[in-house]
Amino acid sequence: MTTPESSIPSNFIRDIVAEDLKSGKRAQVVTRFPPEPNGYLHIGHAKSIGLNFGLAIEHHGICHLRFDDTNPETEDPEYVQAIQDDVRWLGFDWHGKMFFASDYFEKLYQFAERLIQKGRAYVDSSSAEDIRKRRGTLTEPGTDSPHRNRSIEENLALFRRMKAGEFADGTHVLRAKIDMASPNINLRDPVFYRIRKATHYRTGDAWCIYPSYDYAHPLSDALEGITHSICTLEFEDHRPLYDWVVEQADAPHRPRQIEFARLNLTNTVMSKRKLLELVEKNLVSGWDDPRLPTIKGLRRRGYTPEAIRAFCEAIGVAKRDATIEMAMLEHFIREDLNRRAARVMAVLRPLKVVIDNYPEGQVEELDAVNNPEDPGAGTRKVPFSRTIYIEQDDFREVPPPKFFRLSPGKEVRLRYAYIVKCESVVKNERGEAIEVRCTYDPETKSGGPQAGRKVKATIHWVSAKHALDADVRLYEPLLKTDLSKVPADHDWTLYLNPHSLEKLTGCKVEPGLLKGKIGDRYQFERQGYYCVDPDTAKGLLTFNRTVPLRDTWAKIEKAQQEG
RNA sequence: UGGGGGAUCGUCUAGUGGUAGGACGCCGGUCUUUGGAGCCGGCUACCUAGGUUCGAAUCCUAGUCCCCCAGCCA
Repeated sequence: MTTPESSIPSNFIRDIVAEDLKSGKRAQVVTRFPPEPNGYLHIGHAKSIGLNFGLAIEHHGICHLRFDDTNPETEDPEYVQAIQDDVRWLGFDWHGKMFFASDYFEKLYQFAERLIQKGRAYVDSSSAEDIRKRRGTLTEPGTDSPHRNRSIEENLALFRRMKAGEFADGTHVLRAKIDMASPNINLRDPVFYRIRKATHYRTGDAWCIYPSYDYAHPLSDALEGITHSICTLEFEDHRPLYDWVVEQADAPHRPRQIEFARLNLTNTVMSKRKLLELVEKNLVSGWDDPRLPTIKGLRRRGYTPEAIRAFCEAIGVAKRDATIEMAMLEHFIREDLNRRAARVMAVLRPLKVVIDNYPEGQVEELDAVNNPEDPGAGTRKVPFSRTIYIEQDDFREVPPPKFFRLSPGKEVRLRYAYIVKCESVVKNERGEAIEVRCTYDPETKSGGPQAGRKVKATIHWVSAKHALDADVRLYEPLLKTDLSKVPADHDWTLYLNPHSLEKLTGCKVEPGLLKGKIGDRYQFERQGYYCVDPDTAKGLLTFNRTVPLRDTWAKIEKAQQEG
């Protein structure tokens, strides 16, 4: 599946980049994907990764992977590793250009001294509380700090002592000297350095002062020669500050910041805070819980990188806030898996069927097509015998209108096998069907003389004595509502869908699945796409439902119920 | 309220003065040994009100609504 570059829809950022190249403003394209290693990547990041790496690929440039690790208190090497894995799994290559903001700490420090020397930064010894009070409000200007006019010498001395570890956390900060009355709050002398006597996962205890995002990010970009620094909308009013930092620090290079709208999906959560909350409160099984929109979750769920990339291209890039329907994501995984997933028969909720006129003890090996979309995938043998399992849903003692499957006196085709007719139903004391008695027509075997006889439905089945037991996990949306409609003071976890995970046991699958390896993806015919879960290693074949097949009957049934 | 952004089918997204297009979704048909896939057809969209113009989603004016910003987080 190679999508020609030209078929990817254009967007305003691609246009800007192309124009910068055409006008000669830029000689090449250097972008970057700058995650903070304090959480796992999710599909929203995939959109950004696709954009940044895609731009680089399109123009034969390069996209750096840079860890924005300027906050020692939240970052962890576990995340650094996971992020690299995910970016690679998505199919992107940073060609050795992996960087860390923490590697720039010394240079960043030198730039800060320069700022002080130029009179553009000062040490403020106010408390965090006082700084907040003097910042003003959205409608009122802030007021100058009493330390704002310290001499350059005093600032430099103080800053050096901050660095030397002479002061306690929170006692001093380095601030830009811009304009406390600016209508843009980000320009009211933003904090560039704070004291944090914390051990950084990479620099250890070498530093006790750490740069803030607003200071470190533009300079990291400049240091790396980034041409287009792409970020999300909430940084739009940081752009004047970004430009200020690059200019005042006399940085060797001027990147251009461009903002786009982040991805939102219906019925799920995308914020790091909420994802972390789900994991920490054990509301999900971990970062790779298949219900999560994390890359690791989607991967375990059975999503392919190709489908995720195709989705990210299809949704486009713009500046308006947007929430994409989950159905869109599901479309792309179905489209991909339809082409590549091998078909197998699996009965999730088994109902025993005995074919009375089929010889006891006889077993036939029937030919089954592995993938009708891919003739090269070949065929396989599937065992058939007198006792089989079919899906409970495929039998109704009292069939509703338009129900074409098995019911007393009616015929259906067993896929790749025979046409069978329901003769009687065996029920338990509660009146539930526990077994169905059928007869078969030997002439109707696939490939046989009456194979062409038309019946209204074909259902899947597995031979009882050959079937393998399996667990199957079905997933539904994580959330019942869209959180945008939930008041901020409500506990959002109350809106979690209690049925987001359904575990089925005692499922019966065809014997060929014994060779299924963890991660293998299949289409369970007539049902959906499933993949082998890592828990299979514990001894029992376990599947995750990636996405169900589109189901016309379910719609008919729903419509009938709604009258 | 100050500042920064944004409003086009149900949901995304094109279009930048000349027939409002595409994708998802939905509805119908066709085909089918997957009620899958495919194929064919259809679906009350330019935030509002004025204005400029032969002609406006695009330009102008005035509104309305939505999002972001008052961390020593990113």
